[in-house]
Amino acid sequence: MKLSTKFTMALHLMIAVDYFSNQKITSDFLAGSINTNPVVVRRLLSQLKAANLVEVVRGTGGVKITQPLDTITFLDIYNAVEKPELFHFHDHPNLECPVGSHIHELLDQRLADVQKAMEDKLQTMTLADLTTDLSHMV
Amino acid sequence: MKLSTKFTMALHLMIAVDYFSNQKITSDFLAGSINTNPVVVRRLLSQLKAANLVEVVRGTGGVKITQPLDTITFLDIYNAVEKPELFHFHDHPNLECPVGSHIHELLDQRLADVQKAMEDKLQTMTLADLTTDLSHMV
DNA sequence: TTTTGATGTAACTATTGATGTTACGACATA
DNA sequence: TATGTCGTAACATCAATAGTTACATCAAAA
Repeated sequence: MKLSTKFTMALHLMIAVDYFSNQKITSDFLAGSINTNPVVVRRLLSQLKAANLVEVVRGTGGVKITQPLDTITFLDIYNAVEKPELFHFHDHPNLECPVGSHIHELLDQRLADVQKAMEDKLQTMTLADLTTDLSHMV
Repeated sequence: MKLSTKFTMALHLMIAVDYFSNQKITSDFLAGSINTNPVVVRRLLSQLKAANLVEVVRGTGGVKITQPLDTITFLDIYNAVEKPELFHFHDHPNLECPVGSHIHELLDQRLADVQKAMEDKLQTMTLADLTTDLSHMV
């Protein structure tokens, strides 16, 4: 099973908000760039707002990024829109079985370490890296 | 969105196959340890078999691991049962938009690097690590 | 040869989460 | 007050997982 598209959509959103920061940015406008429904955008913005990454102006519309781009990492975006646990344990191992009764003890820390490796890598990448690259492309 | 439980179930399977290797191991027996349906086990074994990690004896039953435990990594198990791509890109970014038209160029390599970091970590862990730990627990 | 017990797999159901959509109240400004 | 926007509920749709039943196939023992 793959992760959801929320992470890449959220990254797309943030880049677009920065790129078009000289104009007023509405959820309709952003939906046009991602090619999705404005409500999907609003839900993502709502999560990014809860993570203190953006401010959304109610009523008149408009989105602003609240922190310097080089301090916003991929991990910040990821955590804002995805579940905290990457791996999904099967629910009811048989505790009567010597393997089933120790399976969590065997795996939990290792799975956490793998997730940590992914998170560490996500943390090395910032939105500033993207906007720098983009400025050389357009 | 979390990954599926197939990965942890597959790890559970492999450990159990090793732990009970002195007896004949059926999908019914393994299903009892994981607490799931035998068909779920057979489907997982089928994928592990396709990855050359186990042999399953048809007709009379029985499962054997085909390689030394210290050469079978978490990554081998992961690749046997999960999709090759971890991240899931949103389908149709607007190519008329300067952000939409460059979003893949901006993200593809970076997402691949993150996945690589996860895979590298998965590759440092082997089934032998688990059986060694388990032998100290029971 | 027949019986037994197992695998392989198709087909179906149920559940979950993501994604898309409509609708509408709340809000800020002109 | 009118307009355009956000926030969010409600619902529809879709895809994948996970579970289940059923049955053909197979290998070995009786």
